[in-house]
Amino acid sequence: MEKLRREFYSKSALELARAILGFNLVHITKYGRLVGKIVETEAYMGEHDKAAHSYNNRRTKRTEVMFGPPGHAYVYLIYGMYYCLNIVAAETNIAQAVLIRAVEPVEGLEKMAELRYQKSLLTCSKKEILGLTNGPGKLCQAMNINKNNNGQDLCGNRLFLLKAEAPPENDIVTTTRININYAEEAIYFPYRFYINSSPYVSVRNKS
DNA sequence: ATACAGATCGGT
DNA sequence: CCGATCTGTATA
Repeated sequence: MEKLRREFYSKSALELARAILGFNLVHITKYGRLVGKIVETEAYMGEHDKAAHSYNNRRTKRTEVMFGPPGHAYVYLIYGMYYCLNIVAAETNIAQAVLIRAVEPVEGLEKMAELRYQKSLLTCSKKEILGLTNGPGKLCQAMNINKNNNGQDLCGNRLFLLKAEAPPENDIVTTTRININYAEEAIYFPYRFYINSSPYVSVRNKS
């Protein structure tokens, strides 16, 4: 499947979050080619979204990349320990992004196990294998994504998305976002999407 | 210069 | 539920 062009990223974060479910995230690293299938995303809509770092068009050194052209990586450190990967959406001066919350490991599992647990995949339990990439901080650790990737152009050849077949409509769950309890009315916005049949979804809705 | 909260994770 | 751990951001 082909690499996404910048034009594909030039849509609202809400549309983009939904559109990239099932696509492959590829990172070419010194450890080799690491690939994960995107199974969970959240849209952050910028100016009018209290959950977004770019709420009210707050423009700082950190949020700057979101004000730039779409198809770039916004990577930030959270809780002093973990990185989160976002895909910049929309257009220049519209600060929207899509948080990648979970992927299914596709290629480079051995390297991912080393990066996550400093041990061989062969010695990993089933639970540990599921824990490889089922969260935004975990997938960044497994795929060696960190502050060095901040601002990286996804139309380059190191970090990019590959198109794939979209999951069936009835396998996609639309729900509210995780851990944004400070965001007042935005808490209830249905901006989170996941592939229900994937075992790598980070947090599942009740029944 | 200082204070403080956070788009997480793992262990209890 | 709690603590780890530290940067970004706001306030002064």
